[in-house]
Amino acid sequence: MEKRMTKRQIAAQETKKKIIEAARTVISEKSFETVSIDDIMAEAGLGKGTFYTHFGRKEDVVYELNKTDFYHLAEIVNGMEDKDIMEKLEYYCREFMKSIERSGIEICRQWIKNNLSGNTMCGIEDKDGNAISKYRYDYQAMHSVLSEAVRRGQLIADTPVDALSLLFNAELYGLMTAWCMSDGAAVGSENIKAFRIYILEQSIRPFMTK
Amino acid sequence: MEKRMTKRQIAAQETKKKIIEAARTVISEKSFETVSIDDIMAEAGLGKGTFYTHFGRKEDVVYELNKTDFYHLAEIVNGMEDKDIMEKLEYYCREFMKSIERSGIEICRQWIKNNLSGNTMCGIEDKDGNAISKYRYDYQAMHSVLSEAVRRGQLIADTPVDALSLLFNAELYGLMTAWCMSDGAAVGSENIKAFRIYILEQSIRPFMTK
Amino acid sequence: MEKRMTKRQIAAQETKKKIIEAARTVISEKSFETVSIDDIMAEAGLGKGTFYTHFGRKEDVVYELNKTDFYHLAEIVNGMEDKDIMEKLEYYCREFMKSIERSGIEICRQWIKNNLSGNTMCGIEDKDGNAISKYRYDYQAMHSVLSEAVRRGQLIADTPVDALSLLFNAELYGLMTAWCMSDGAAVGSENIKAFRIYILEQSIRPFMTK
Amino acid sequence: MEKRMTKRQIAAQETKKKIIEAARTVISEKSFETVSIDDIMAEAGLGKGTFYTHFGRKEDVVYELNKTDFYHLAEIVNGMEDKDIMEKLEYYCREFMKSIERSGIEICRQWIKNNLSGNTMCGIEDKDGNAISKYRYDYQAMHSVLSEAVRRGQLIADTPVDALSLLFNAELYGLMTAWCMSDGAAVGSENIKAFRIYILEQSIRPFMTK
DNA sequence: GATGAATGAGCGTTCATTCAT
DNA sequence: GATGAATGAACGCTCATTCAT
Repeated sequence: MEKRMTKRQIAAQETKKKIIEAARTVISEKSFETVSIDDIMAEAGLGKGTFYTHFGRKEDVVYELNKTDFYHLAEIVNGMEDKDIMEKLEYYCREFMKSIERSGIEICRQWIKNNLSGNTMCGIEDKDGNAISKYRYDYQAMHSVLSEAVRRGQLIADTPVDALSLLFNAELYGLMTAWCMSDGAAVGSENIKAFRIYILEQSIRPFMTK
Repeated sequence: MEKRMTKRQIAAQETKKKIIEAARTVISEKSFETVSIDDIMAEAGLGKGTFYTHFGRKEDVVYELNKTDFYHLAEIVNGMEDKDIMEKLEYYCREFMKSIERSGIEICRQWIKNNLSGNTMCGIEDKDGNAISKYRYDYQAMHSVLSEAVRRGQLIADTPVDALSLLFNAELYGLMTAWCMSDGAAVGSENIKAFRIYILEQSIRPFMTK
Repeated sequence: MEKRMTKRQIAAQETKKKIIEAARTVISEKSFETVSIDDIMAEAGLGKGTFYTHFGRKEDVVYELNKTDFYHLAEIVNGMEDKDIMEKLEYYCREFMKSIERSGIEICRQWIKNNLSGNTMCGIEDKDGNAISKYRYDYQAMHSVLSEAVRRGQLIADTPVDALSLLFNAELYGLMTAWCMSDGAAVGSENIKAFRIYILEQSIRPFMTK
Repeated sequence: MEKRMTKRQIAAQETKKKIIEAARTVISEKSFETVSIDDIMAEAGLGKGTFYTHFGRKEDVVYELNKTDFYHLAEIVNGMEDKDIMEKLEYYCREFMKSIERSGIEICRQWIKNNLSGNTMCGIEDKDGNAISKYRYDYQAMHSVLSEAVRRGQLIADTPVDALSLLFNAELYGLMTAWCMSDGAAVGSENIKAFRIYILEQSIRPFMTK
């Protein structure tokens, strides 16, 4: 259907994309509330009025904002046939922290600020087609890793998957927050090693089948 | 030093308190960005201009907001002669979460936002008289609880106090963040029980002297 | 001259008419100031830009707006060979009010608002080919009824036609305005009877030839 | 009560007046819709924001605009002990038109537009304390003049006061409307003379006691 | 110290108008 | 001739901040 687009429609779609990317940039640097349409459109190099050619209200751009690809870490981890649960969990946690650190401490701060309110949707839908928040997404990702391990017999059936998912995910969020609050001193990915040794291994061992 | 205050100064202090409490109320109901000085002062029953007698800028009231609620949890915990380390830790964590929840989810969000930058000082000084951030303060508080346990022989000398302090504190920060991001669904204080059973006990046991 | 139009020109003329009718519709519902080009062209089912193919500026459409057929009440009345002047006047006034009431109170309000400014032309030209306002048109209509009566000898030559035309027409305008302002309570057409008995007859009698 | 105003309150009241007068000026020159807050406040020599210190919305200034000019004409007329009914009526009508013309044609247009809907109250209450529309007020004023004349024996008891009040008042409204629609050509107050001679005298004479 | 009127920069939004297609 | 995306000036309105009282 995109094939039948006229040149003008393609150009318009391009313009819309430009606005979305500009919005992503400036909202990362500041925040939705403190960013103005002027800021977005100046970044996009377009006239202020053009925003309203593509969006009805300021808020509407946010919905589009996160419609981009998430790093499907959970899928990757669950696809690791030959690894045991400890390795999987450590890999997941390490990559989670790395991907955060890659984006830089300032973007991370913005990300936390923007997601602190639960009604900020991440652009991904759950199995029932409902929009979910990034927190919910991350919780479900961790949950799927543990559930998968139960399903594969790596963890016993009685493993408190809900509680552990929440706790492990919270630890990641906490390390991320600590990283920001310590101005980078408490490097998240470096603490993953300690997390594995002192927490992950101790907490998981009671539920391992072998 | 407060003894030598004139009546006028006392009245002014009273006014300032009134403003802080009004700010807490309205910011709890809305959010810092969407609340106006008008809103705060109307709630306080005071004139708009009075705000600027006590605060330089709108943001400054937030600083005071958090200052009020400080709780010398570590001191209380360290003063518990008859408790073992597990009880102390659980008590510390539970009270930490409770005090956060008491202030309300919106204040908590504000608090996180304001402290995400490491140069936000919490108004408390360390032993050397230097201003420290809340994150630093909380880390040191957790650290002092564990150190004290080592000193008293409740934990072995080789206990990785630094790493555990960071990890445990991060868990608390993560639960706090999860609380905000889930719009209150992931109640922090309720998860403290799971934290104790699945994480604290498993992580601490290897270092307990008996 | 319209005979030599190409198909394209005919289609364009059709488009222009469509715009004018759409403008009439939406301006009746709202008002010129509050109606946008978007509103007009959406009603017309045409693209926004097309407006400027046919009109230089927004205001230009108003000129065309009323270039449609008026109810030539005056001509009808003047064609009544067998009626006396009182009957003619009452007929004119009654039909005038009826035609207004037929369009509904809201349209009437819009009509007044739109014509309150004297530069709103009604689309009709006077004998010298000048565009005239609806007020001017109505005044001239009333004037022609009275003049005709003078010409036919129904009224004396010294009848103050100008003054009476203005006064009688003003009464009609006043009843119309009163109808709107009283939310329909002061029904115009019902008051025409009183107008005839208490005003028309008394005012005209001194000038009747018999 | 105005005596107990502080200097600041007086200054504020002065500012409000300045805004109202500036609004009157610029609205007279343009029209309410085409005049901006900027225009008004530039004319007033005040900051734009100050408008909102005194008025909630742009429209609110119009309410004050009309409020200022009210004229208890009926009371004055009814207090004229020594005048006959014709003189009273003419005086009433003439002053009515004059007071309208004093405010300017654009204000008059605004006034008509604003009162075209019957639920616009004029800020005056009737004898029972109910808010009434300007149309109702004017009708009652005319009614009281005629009733008073009946009461004093200047008019016979059978005088159709209701009908005449409505008709005379409508004539005034019609002259007012004609004034606006003719861009000031049909000067209301000048037509009052004709109104007296050709309409008032003829209509009233049958009901005069002598 | 308390006040609230005054302020102007800035907001989100509208819309007449232009112009490449 | 018809189109609709792009534009920017202008709008009504908000609000943190100032300051004379």
